[in-house]
Amino acid sequence: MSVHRDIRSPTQDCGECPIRHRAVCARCETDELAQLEQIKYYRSYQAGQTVIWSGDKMDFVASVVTGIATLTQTMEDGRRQMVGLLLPSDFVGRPGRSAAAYDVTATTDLVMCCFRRKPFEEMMASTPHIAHRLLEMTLDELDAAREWMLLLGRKTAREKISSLLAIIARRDASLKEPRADLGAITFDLPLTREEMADYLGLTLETVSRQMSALKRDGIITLDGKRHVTIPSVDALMEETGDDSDGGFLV
Amino acid sequence: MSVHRDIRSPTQDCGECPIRHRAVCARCETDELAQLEQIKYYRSYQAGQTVIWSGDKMDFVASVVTGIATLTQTMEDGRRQMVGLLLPSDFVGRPGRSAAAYDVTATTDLVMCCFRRKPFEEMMASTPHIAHRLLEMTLDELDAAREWMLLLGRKTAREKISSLLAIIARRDASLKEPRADLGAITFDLPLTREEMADYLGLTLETVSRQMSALKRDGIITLDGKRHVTIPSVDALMEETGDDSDGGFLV
DNA sequence: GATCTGCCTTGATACAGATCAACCAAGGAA
DNA sequence: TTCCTTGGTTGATCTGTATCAAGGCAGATC
Repeated sequence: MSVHRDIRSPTQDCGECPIRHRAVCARCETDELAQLEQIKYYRSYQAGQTVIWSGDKMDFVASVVTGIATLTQTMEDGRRQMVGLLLPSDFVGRPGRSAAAYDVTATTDLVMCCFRRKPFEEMMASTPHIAHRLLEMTLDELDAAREWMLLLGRKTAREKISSLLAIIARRDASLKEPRADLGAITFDLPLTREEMADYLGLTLETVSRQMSALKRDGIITLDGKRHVTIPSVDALMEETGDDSDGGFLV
Repeated sequence: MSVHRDIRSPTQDCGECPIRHRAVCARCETDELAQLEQIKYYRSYQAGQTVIWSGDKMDFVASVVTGIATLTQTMEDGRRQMVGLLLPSDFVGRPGRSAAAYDVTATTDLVMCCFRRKPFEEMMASTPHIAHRLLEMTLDELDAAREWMLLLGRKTAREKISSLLAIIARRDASLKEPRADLGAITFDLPLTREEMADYLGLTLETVSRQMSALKRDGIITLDGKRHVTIPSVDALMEETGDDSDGGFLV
């Protein structure tokens, strides 16, 4: 139990768990919640499978254990906007609300754990550090959403693509050992061109064109369609339009 | 104290306080927090005055008592995107974080109350219903941010303007007595054309043109530049691109 | 091996909204 | 009164991205 105590400490690794992500080790947290006997069941989804349909009851709380899910809003005429990425340790659900406004879909193979609703609410009251952590996570997501609003409202297509690549690269890099040498970074895109387009408020053609342009300009290298190498992180960051001093590894 | 107990009940009026907004009466909440001796001081700002500069320390928690503040992100070359509206009872601040990524500016004359940081955190732990309410508010803001992401990414200029007018009208209507007859609604725009543009990811010229177009088409009536009348809420909702069955008064 | 299907690329063209620029109206100061 | 400022409107033109359309490639299926 002791390794789980410091659940809020940033990028902490318990030393036993292979998953390490963002502010907390997801498995540790899940384990702790399981020990508190709050987890009702685990459930697996295949890539592409729908977790929640828009309009479904949302009377539950669940958390991503492994894999990636996306959160999408759709307009009547079919225009779609992705509004969130759910990564390991992220929560979905809104007990007390009757309906969801968006679809949740598995992008990769996905494992989620579902909580017992009533005990969860009691736990919220009785276990302050969990309640506090939920608030912190929600505030983080709000900050991320606000950064996306800037991207969606004011950035050019090239800046949007660069920003997305930078974000994925950063997340990917944070999973590996932090290295002094950030010369080159390589990763696989977890999204199709269409999903990227939905994320960025573009069409898939524009995404494809801008990826080609970045390749032509030497900002990225493509091996196949999904495998991306960034020879110079600095050069990529130049393209994002963001303040340059932001620092790549947070 | 008893009137403040049910602090989470939706759109509850304490019967003594002239301000009624969203899920809770802001003054009541502020009063309760004051009784808990958590409020450090109140402070007034004039319209246009900056509350927090981007990059300032954010080591505090504050809440809007009266007036409206905006939350804005700015890029190096001056492109600006509004990412939030702070209304009475909304909170800002993120104790534990060193710097803010955005400007907070008073749009109208503004009164805020600042909390004692340390006791606030203790209160978070010791007063579950306040912690829970903070989480609910943050989740509401996240939902609102996600709706804006759809607007910014996928809506046309006309749909953006209509959506903004609908949102302001809805908020304004919720401040008055709920009425069966929603035939016509009248209100004053709290934003300049430029602020509207920053909110919607447009230029002020496009905002002006689309306002003129909506006027020409009889969707709205303008008296001066700011005073708006909506003869038919249904007709306006048709223009927003949103699902029509959403219901105007939530 | 042939065909199919999902995902991606590239080209030609259209158009919504940005940009540049002139002007207007109201309010305040001199 | 006149000048000046602030916020808003409208017109002409430009341009970035959408749209429409035609392939291409790799893995799956027969």
